[in-house]
Amino acid sequence: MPSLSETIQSGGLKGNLLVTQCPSRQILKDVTSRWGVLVLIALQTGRLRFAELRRTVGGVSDRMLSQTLQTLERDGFVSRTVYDVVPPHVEYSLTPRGCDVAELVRALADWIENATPDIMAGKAPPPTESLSGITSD
Amino acid sequence: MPSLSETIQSGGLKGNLLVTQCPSRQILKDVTSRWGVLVLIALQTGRLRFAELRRTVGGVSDRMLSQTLQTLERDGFVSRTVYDVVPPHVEYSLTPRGCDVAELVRALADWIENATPDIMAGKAPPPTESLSGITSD
DNA sequence: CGGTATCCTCCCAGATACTG
DNA sequence: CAGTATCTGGGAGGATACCG
Repeated sequence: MPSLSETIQSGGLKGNLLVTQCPSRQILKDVTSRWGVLVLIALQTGRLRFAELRRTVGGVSDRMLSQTLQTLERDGFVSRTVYDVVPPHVEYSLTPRGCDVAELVRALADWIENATPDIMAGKAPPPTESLSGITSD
Repeated sequence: MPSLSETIQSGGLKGNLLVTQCPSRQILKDVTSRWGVLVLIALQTGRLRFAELRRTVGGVSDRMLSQTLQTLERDGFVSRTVYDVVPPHVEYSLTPRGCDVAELVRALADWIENATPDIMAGKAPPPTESLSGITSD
């Protein structure tokens, strides 16, 4: 069997992420972070200011929003535009790269939102009917 | 403008996740968790035993793998099959629901793996824009 | 308004040890 | 082989205060 290192050498690998040292894991972490996902989705609607973003993404704190935005900006997903005016004005928007990844994140989020009712139903056995005597797990 | 509550009422919402109390956030968390993503991807290749899974997903500990599998099983993404034989034998596989979500996760992971070189290379490849009088960091 | 800095807390997750 | 139990450190993340 061609072991992992060989597989990697071959170039066509898809399992790189499964390797501990893979740098993609950090990007994955940034994108799938608690607030990263939600910020990407929020910014899909267009350019937003800091306060708008904070209001849009429910539950996020100033610190976490700032931190998340910095990370996403470093990764080239988000663009930060500062208008040098008396009342500070900053806008955040998705870069082309950000748009791409946001669509994939969005697809996942949409699927989950759609599936959540079913999933929750399964977790909390509804009083549907009698599973007499059957104990799964 | 229709505020958030109205948007939610309208039924066609896509921003439910942006609301703090949305139960989908928990599922999202389960799916996008550090090891959840990798386990889903690993199981796309087929049924795997505990030890195989541990070897496939680089860096995961027994505890984390077990915990992740339990969560994914509770959410109905993973199916656990126990063969009652002398040397214990347990196999994990994706449920239909798990296959669906795994494909989306995989799409995201693939995109990230592909984009990682660019991201790592220059943390600002596509110059966003330079508007006069605007200071973009 | 749009942040940063500091502090503090809690949970994630790793290491270790033990069990059926 | 396939886990679970326990302990513990570090990092995620909240609260507060302050600055341009």
